[in-house]
Amino acid sequence: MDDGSEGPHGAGPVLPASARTQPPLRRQVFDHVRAQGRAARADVARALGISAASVTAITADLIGLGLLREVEGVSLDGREAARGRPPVALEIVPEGRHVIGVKLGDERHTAVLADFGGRILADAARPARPGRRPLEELLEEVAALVADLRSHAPGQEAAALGIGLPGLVDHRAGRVAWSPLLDGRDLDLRDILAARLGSPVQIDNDSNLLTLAELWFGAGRASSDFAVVTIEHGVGMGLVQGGRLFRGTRGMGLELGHIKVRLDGALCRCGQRGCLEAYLADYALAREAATALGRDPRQSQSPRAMLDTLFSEAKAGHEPAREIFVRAGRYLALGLANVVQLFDPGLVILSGERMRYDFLYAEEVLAEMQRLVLPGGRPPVRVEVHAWGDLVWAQGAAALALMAATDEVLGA
Amino acid sequence: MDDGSEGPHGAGPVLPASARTQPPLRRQVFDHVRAQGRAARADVARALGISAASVTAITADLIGLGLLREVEGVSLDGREAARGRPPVALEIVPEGRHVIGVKLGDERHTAVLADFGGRILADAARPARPGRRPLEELLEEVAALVADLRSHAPGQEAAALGIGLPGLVDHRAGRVAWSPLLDGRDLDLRDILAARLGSPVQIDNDSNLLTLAELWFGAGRASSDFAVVTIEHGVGMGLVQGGRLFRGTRGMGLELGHIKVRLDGALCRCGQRGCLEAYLADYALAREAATALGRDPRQSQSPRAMLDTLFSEAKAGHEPAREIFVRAGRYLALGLANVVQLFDPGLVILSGERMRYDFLYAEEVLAEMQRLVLPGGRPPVRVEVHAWGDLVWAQGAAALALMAATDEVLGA
DNA sequence: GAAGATCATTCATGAACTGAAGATAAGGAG
DNA sequence: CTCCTTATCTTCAGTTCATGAATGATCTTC
Repeated sequence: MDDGSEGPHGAGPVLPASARTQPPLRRQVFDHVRAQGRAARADVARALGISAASVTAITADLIGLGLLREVEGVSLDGREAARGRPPVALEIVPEGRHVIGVKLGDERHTAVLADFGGRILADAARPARPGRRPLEELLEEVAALVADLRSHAPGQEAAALGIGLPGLVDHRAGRVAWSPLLDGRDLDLRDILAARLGSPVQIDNDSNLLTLAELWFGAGRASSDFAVVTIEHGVGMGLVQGGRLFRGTRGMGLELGHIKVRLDGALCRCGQRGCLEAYLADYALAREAATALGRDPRQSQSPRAMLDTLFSEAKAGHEPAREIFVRAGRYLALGLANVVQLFDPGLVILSGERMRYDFLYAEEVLAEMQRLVLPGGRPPVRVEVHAWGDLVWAQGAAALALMAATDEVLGA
Repeated sequence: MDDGSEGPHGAGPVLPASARTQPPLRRQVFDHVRAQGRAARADVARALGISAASVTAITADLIGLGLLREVEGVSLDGREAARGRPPVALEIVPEGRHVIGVKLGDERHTAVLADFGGRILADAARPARPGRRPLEELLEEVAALVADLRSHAPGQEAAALGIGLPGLVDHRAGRVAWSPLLDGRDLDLRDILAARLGSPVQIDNDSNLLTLAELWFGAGRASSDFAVVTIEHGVGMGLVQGGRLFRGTRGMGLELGHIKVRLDGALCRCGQRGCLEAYLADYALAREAATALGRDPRQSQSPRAMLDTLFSEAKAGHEPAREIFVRAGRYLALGLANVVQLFDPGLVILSGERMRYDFLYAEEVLAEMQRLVLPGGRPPVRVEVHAWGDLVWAQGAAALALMAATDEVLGA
């Protein structure tokens, strides 16, 4: 440590340039109106702590640009019978820009077309095959999906595309370090896709997609600090802090599925032992199912079918089957407790498509999680289970694209 | 999830007001000069991306306020033989303000007096007894320590005090939820101390103190993203992201010592089982030492002496003793791997006073940690061991006070 | 219909920052 | 030594951005 014994020493953090700029007020006004859906000028002024005069000027500008518009004869909700001059609601001009969000998955790919206000206009889906494939093949699949979507809503050019996929994705660099869908490593997928599709592209990890979906369309409306945990093929998480998505300091991180919960523990598909995923994910349950159900492992069903069988057996009281879910539940409690211990979010959202195995989300699991957390004089963490549909992920991808498109129009 | 099927729906995060303001330029200039130790106006302009004209105006202002001054006849380093007009170095006027940083500990309390530039002018220490005590007693101890310091450097009024202590501390609220040094719970220690000492006070968790010390005086000079892990009585950590200290979303969090690394594992002093601390901290090693060394547990030495014995035995080749350190090392590797997996820092610093048991920091431990981390196409995380002295914690507390004092003079 | 309330606009003003031009202080070439 | 080049620093007028105060608009209430 510099003890200052000689020469000029310097003290205090060296902030990177990115931490020193704030979005221009025009951008803040626009974002606020979009976040609220509709807002009067006076609301904006109060919410952003700026003068009414500024709001008038800025909104006039945005209206002139065709990005905002006044809404006739609409009463803003959450307001008592007005006493004075009625407010004039403003809203985003939805046709200002359109964006496409794409989620690439193990079983299917989905996509949505959204307007500039974040409303979903159309969606599309294509079955996909699990496993890794050459880059070219995946590009074809994305192009076909986007073409489907464009045929549903003709004449809408997408100002930006957001694309999410499982694996290790560096959003900032636009690179996929590794994905269960892709052959190869360290692919510059963002630029390759942008060249192929002719639109700006943003890519991200699928857990971040789901978290963005919550931030833009779900829990984020009420809370600006929360964690999202998903359990599917793998175990993922995302974190929102102060209304912003937390990305690891090097653009990755939050690999909850691969935190170690036991020395020399169960084998994970990543090749290591003791990962949380190895006790919780689809394949982890499925490989125990054969033993528990006394099946011949050689003539195995698909993992999915196996799990369904296991689940119904457990429901019916089959003890070994039940035990599998109980243990998985305890590990889930442990993983959630670790998340709370480290990030201290006010709210934890359990989300994802596979909410069927509700053993995992039983009262006892959540109770055990609370027991595993130091009390610390704060209210216990809230836990919500969000069993959204398939399209949510693509909506999160659309949010990614919306951010990029808005950056482009109004500056970061 | 809002599917936008009716009415205005709204999309996008609702940012809290705190996320929307940036520090005024005067503050940025001041902070930059302090961070650099010395800097010419032209350097500041380049670094902050503002015009030279602004820097001249702002520095003239700050010089007028007595906060900055020009340094005569000093060549700035990192610059070749000058071609043009030589730059004029600026520096913080150290006498502008003085602050005191205090670290309260199990065995002793330490304190430093620092000038406004962050240079340490004096220090003081007092032995302390471990264990919890009434609030009044701790207040007395702090007051006595501060009095010692003031007597060393008379005539220096402290513009702010930073105080750190172990336990669950909510910096923002200024409240101590629980501390191993204090009877009771949920004490508004910040305000109580401020009233008692007659100066503004900031309080924080001691792990954050150490992290701040690194940020202000150590690793932060070169890196704006890193994690700090300490192993002492407990296991703590701190995180810096983009040059800013990460505090959990509710002001706590980062309780690395109490993440669970094993279901139904070893008993932790927090009363739960399977905490990382229960495999790594002083007391965890000490309680196995008695068994390993074949001592009668009833006539036990102090934990500290016990550990020293254990360590020398292990060094001498005593296998059970060695085994204790080996296992602790493996758990350390696991804990570090989890930190990397979740936060993805570019640099991990192992710090704290107890770096003696170097078994824990052996090559093998760090190698095992790297093995436990998903590769992910990024360079492996760097690990540094910083065996700073006792005063570092108090320096971190001084940094806390410096921030507060600077806020007060120049605005947040 | 007058009073009161709330929202929106206009306009002069002020603060913050900038660009351009010039002043200053060195080294280097002739 | 003089002049040119280079880089730092300063000056100053101008732009941009946001504000406060005054005004107008449009509703409810009495």
